[in-house]
Amino acid sequence: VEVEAYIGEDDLASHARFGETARNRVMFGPPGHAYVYLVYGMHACLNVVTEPAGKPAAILIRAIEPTGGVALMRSARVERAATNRRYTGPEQAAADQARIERTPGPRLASGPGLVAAAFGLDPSWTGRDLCDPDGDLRLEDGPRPSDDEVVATPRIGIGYAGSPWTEQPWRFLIAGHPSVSGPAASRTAR
DNA sequence: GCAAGGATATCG
DNA sequence: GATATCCTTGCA
Repeated sequence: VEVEAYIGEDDLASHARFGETARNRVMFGPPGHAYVYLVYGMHACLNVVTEPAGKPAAILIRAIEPTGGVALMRSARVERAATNRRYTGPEQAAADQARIERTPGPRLASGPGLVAAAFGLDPSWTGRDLCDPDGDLRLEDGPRPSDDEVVATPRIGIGYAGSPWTEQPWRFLIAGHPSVSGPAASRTAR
């Protein structure tokens, strides 16, 4: 329900801006493969490579609507919280678990780090073929939102890129959808 | 409003 | 080999 586009080496917001490196290599390969990287030391982000080999481009999956497996996502969130957080004590772990158990189903993967956490993904998933119908993680056809439901905004967290990249309206989301990222007030705007 | 956390890219 | 930075989250 929410994605961002990162288009080519010229896009100074993209990991491809430094050219091909060990981390971003998969972006330079064929489309339909996963690129999962770590940000801020603890959050994984899932991207899908989108352009033919040689042109590094990908979309970042910023939020998904859970349509099944909600209990699994919840337990994966608890597990990820436990590995990411440095606990001051067991009561901290219990608090995290309680918070996640209170989280409404539609909000379980309502942010890029949360998508990876809910699916149990980490950077080792990089390179997976998301078009393999037998794969553990795969893209499938689904209902397509009508164009008038979709809003475009600038991308999040890329201030370092500078103009014009910070202004490009390359974040796309379903306006007002309960599963998109951000606080409630910002989610209803359109 | 900001700390946590570790990999990464870029310097010395 | 050291360090500033990062496509974030959840707390104070």
